[in-house]
Amino acid sequence: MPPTKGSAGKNGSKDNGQQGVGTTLVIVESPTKVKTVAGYLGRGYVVESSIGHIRDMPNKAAEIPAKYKGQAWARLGVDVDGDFEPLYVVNTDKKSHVRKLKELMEEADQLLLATDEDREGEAIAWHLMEELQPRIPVHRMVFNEITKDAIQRAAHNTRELNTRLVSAQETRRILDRLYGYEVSPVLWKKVMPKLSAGRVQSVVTRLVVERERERMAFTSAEYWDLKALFDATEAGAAEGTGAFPATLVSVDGTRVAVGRDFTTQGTLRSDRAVRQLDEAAARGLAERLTGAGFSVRSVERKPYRRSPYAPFRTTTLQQEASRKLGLSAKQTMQVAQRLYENGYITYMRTDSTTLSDSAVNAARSQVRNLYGGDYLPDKPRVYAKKVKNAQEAHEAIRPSGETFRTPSATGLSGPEFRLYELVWKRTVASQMKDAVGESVTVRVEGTSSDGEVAEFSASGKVITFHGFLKAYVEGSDDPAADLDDRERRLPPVAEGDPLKAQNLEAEGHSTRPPARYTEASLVKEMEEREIGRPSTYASIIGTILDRGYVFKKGTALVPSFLAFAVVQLLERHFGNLVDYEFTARLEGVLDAIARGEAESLPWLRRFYFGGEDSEGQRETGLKELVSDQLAEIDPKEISSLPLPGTDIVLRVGRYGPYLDRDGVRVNVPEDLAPDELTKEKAEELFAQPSGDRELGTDPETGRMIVAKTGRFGPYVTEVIEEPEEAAEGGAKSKGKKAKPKPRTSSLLKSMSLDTVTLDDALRLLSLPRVVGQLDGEDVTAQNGRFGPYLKKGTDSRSLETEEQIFTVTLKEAEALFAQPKQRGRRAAAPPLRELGTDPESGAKMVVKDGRFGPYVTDGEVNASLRKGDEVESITDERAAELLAERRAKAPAKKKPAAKKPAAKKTTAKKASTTKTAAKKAPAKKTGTPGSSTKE
DNA sequence: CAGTGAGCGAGCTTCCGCTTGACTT
Repeated sequence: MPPTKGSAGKNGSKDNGQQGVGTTLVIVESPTKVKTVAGYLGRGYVVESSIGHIRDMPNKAAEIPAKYKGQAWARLGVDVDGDFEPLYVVNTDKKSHVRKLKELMEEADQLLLATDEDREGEAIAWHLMEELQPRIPVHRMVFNEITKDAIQRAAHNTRELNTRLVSAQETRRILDRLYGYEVSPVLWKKVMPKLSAGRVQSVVTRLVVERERERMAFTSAEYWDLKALFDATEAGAAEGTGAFPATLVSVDGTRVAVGRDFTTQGTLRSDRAVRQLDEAAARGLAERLTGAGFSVRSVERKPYRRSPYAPFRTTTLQQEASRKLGLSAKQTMQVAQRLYENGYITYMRTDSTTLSDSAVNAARSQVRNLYGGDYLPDKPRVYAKKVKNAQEAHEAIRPSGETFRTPSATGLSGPEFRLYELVWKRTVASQMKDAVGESVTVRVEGTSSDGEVAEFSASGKVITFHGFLKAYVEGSDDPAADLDDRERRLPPVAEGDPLKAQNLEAEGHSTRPPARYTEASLVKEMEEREIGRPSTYASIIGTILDRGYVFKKGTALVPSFLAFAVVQLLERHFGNLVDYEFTARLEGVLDAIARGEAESLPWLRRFYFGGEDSEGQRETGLKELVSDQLAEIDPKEISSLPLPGTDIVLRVGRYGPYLDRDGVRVNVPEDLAPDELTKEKAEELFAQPSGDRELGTDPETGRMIVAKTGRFGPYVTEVIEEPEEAAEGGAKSKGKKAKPKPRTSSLLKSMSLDTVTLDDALRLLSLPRVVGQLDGEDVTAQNGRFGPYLKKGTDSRSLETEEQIFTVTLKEAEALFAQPKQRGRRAAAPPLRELGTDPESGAKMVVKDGRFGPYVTDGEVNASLRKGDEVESITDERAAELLAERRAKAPAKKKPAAKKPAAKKTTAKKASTTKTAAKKAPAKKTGTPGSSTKE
């Protein structure tokens, strides 16, 4: 416990005296810290939080300030041609909060930025400076522990902002934006709209896909062994240890093959001198050993010792909550958040396993009280930091306070109770003694009726002192390993003791492919590979689930075929970006920037525009990859996954995955795991009835008429049999007679797939109907993309109703063609609202309703209303603004003279950009020498 | 993934990391 001096009130006034100022505004990152910190600082301090970041690049077009809208880089939010200057806007949900901070600052004489001491925290502090523009003294306040002493010390030992750390954060942010906002559109164009790519999510998706690929490439091997149950010895029976099981390990001195002796291809590893038993061999041996005498050949004892696990950090908490409580990463974080907010546990987004001194004391006193002094190590246990790039801005996750509440004393219930209990147990256990005991391996030998010497092995474990296991046993992803901490007693036997086999059985096993990731194991993998941060592990998994890259099957994460296509595209065309080392290398660069040993700009330039890497190799920049090289990405090839050993190709279409064999296509169920798509499964899918509804045969042609669902909705078509006799009658019909195209027709709106009749279908298939002749040309009636219409040569007229296709007379048709084409269109709807005149064009503005919703027009330019704009309430100013934006966006294609002021604005802007660019280039002295064009 | 015949206001999707409410169900 830190020493405290004086009362809080006194301290407050003393501080004021020392500082010589009135009020100090302290801004921390999290609102939950405000009260505590304020309490420790006392009077003279006002404490408020930033609630995380307050500014960022614009998320979407609506957030881009109008004055940047016309810029080519506005979409990115980074001026890539202007030294990667980012454009920052206050997040929409933070506007009112920033206003509040500004007001508080007006009242203050000093500002202390007390955000977390890590890369992001330093950046938040810098953004606060930029946004608040303080004219009062500003200092950076940092603390790692929320205790009175630490807080008060921090308030008096401030430092200045570390701009290098800020630069490292900004580099990270810009890279992520460029990656995400440049590569995602490639996926929209080549695979499907609304998909996404990013430094973290794409690599994580690739991990899941690669695991599935391993499973698909895996071939299982079968192997057998024997399981024997040996009778209890007399001594064992007296002690209460019954019969014990043992497994066959060798025959005539040659080890029997087990799972790890096999390759992923199901063959024995060449370097193993083992014998693989098949079923017949195992059963035969079991028979020949029945009734044989056995004896103990050796007893080997080894000391056993196990140390407790480190206190929880975000990933380990998520893993254990998943294994033991069945909570998803997201659920765990939600429950933990509630526990944190209500003061039960410390902060839950951390990569540190460190406990504060007071927490260690609390844990130790609880060990003493609950388990006794025997369980308490002499010295507190210290856990080394496990994560390489841990930023250590927080403590480990533990019960809060200077004395821990036992779970039953909290009054919690449900998942809150169970998660708190988990945290509490783990924290207390981390300060307990090792578990110690003894492990025993007994070898038993017997000779078969054929003289084969079979050796069995049994192992047991006796724990003589439970230590931390009294409080906590970690869960496991592998159920077999779960037993590791459990005891298994063997009867007391000695070398040479005779034993009798009660039972002998042959057991078959097969090797299994690597397991799929679960949320817990994926989070673990992400942490080990340094991909993502504690605050994002759960949301990244949420993203790949949302995008349809991954779906859940029980707790397993299964990649979709879509994920295979996307990963395939990224691997082939953006290989560097999905390299597992990419993020780790980035971290190295960012650290160097933070230490002042590297610069951000050259690095970003090479990433985006390309350049030479450290070995002088030309590296293609991201910009070129997503523009000039875009045409090299063949969407068909990217979405194709050949099924090995067949001529079947799986393709990822806009409507989901399907199989294609020489143009014959069949849907693949969305929830079919890729590793289940075997050759057999594919054949089964092809053989499945297509779900078409047979309506009957056409009396004229004898062909079956079917109703199906297609790309454009329900339709009917005729089935044309393969010309089977083509081969026999080859001489007559030339063999290769082309199969005639089947007639098709969409159902009318009044029909449905379930109720359509053969008559309906025949009527539809008889289209187009020849209505008669006009001007020497056939007039036909039919249904089309835009509804029913009449056609005469190249001229056409729309019909009012679908029924008219069958009823319209030549006379009516003649009348329609006599009228101009526009007649068929609806008369222009009256404006929804009339507005004032547009200051630029001088024309009257009106709001109209269009295909894409309401829009404003001055007769020349049209602009859709945006989210937040209402037809009823939109003002003339807003309407004019929308029109101006629209003009700025699409450079006039037919009316250059029509927009004088706009033109002036654009040229002025352009001139200024070029000027700064020209000014900067020579000053940098980098681009000038022609060194980059080295061959 | 079936196949045809106009001319029309498109605009938006997307990244990673910090943090909580304010919403709805």
